[in-house]
Amino acid sequence: MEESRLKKLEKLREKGVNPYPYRFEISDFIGNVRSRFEREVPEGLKVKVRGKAKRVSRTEEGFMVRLSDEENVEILVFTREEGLRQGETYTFEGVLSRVEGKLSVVDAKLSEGDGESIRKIKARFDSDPEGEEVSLAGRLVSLRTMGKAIFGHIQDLTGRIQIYIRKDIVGDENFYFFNEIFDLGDIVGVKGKLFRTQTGELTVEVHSFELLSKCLHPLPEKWHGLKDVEVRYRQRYLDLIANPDSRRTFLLRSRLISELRRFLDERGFVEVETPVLQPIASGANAKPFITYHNYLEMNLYLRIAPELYLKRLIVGGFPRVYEIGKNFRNEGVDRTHNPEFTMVEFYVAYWDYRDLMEFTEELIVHLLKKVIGKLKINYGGKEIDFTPPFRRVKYFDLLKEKTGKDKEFFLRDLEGLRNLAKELEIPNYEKLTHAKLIDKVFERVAEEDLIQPTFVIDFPKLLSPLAKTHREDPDLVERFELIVATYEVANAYTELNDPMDQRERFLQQLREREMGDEEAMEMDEDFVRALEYGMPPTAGEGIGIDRLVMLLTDTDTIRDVILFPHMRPQ
RNA sequence: GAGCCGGUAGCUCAGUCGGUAGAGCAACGGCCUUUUAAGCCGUGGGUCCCGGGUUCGAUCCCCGGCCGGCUCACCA
Repeated sequence: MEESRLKKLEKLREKGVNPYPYRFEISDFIGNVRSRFEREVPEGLKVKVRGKAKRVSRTEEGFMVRLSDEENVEILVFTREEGLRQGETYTFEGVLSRVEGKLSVVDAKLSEGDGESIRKIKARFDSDPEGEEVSLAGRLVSLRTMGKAIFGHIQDLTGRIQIYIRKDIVGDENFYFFNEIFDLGDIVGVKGKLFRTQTGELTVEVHSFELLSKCLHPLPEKWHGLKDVEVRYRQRYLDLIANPDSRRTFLLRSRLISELRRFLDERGFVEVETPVLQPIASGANAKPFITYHNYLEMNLYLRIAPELYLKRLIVGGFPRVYEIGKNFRNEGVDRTHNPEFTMVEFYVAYWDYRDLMEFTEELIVHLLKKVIGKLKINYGGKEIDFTPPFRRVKYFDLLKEKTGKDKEFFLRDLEGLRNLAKELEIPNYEKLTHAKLIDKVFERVAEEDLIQPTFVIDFPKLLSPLAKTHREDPDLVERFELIVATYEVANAYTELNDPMDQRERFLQQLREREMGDEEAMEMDEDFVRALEYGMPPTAGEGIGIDRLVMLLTDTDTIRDVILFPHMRPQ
């Protein structure tokens, strides 16, 4: 903790001021207030402005110029033009846009001639608050004291707004108190009326203020934010305070999950909760976390998937169910894997996997429209187009295209397959089971260049112990995976509802396990019994939420979309 | 688990071919009533990740450890 801040805390207590008061009445969130006076700028609106560069500063990818015209109205200009000098007069052409709420010209290029009046441009999108009274609270994130006046910004999740404190308005004593006590990072409540400064920024002229919580540590640097990835993950609150991108990502994640719920709810799905602690970890191929129940004196497993429970509910007469929740897999951690991750699984009675493909397209289109408002996204420098229908390609067609070998080869010629794996330099190729070999070869040759949304359909039965045998080919199952940017985003199938077949598949999994596949599934007798009571024809799907959020936020690290990713203790 | 890279002020970073360290922001003191990466003058601030070794001397070189990142392995 910082000594000077602790001293301020002492001073407050001496004055009888509680640095941690109980409540403060806000009239609205900051972003809502701003949006009432700041209209959305249509995308791609070109403007031309001319004025004097009051300041030129370097940004991560170019320069930011504060441009002031003859009427002394300012606008921010973001440009890549080199060699700009303070005090010179320039004309810029660029796209009008809001940066941190402020009207700005982005992608600006030097130009000739007169521009439009900056005041008029601003008047089209920024309206006069007409002295509206507000009561706002937030974290103090900037502070500029100017003798008898103070400017600063307070910030909440929805945005930031400038505050203006004048000695002749709040009185000598209060003004002195503010100067003496407040630090960057404190939570502050202010009451006052809205106006616009000369440069046009919406600002609260403060009539009264209150300390709502003292911050005892200095905040990360205002310009560079918090970069240290370790601190960003360990102290996510600091990341959220300092980095607007991070706030945006997690807000988007929340909105995506809300919209997902809404989409499913509106279509008659019932949201349910099934056990996280399970006596048998099944429903996927993965190593589970093991825990111990003292009272029952038995091991329990953290679920690797909710699948078998959700299908029991289909048997129980719930025709459409879904669950959004964490799965846990006791495996490596890397850019695309976290030991706990979020999935939605949903099941629909009377549908097959073809119905689900269309449904998945609808669902994804819905989410994209609601969350980012468009169907084309940029991911890792590539444009990805989610306009349906998505490409559909059969598993073995894709393999044949890439390797020249057909289904018969992959399913019947184990030795040939092993040689192929060797040629592809697949690690441990000599130890892998037949099923694993197919899977690995597929991943190596096929998944790598699936960038645009693609349904890979009709998987080999060996790889899919819970999927229904394909109606046209007993070697296959009716299953698809949706691959986007090489990530497996969704996995779905027509559910296996024949109890005899299911039992046989579990037995096959046990044989795989004996052959050294630690991730092969366990037998779940009660699940088979449930099927014996009759499960209607059903289709089911799982979608990885984390990876979907990664795609929509153009991040390549799963830890950037999980609020508190797993870290070793310090 | 393996290889490579990193850990320096609260934050972002620089630096020392081995002689115990700097900048900007933040902090502290002063000036400034429309500033906005405010500005101007001045001041303080460090277990250079931890432990050991080599050395007259280690933040720097060597060894070990901790934490993190990337790649690979594992993991649909």
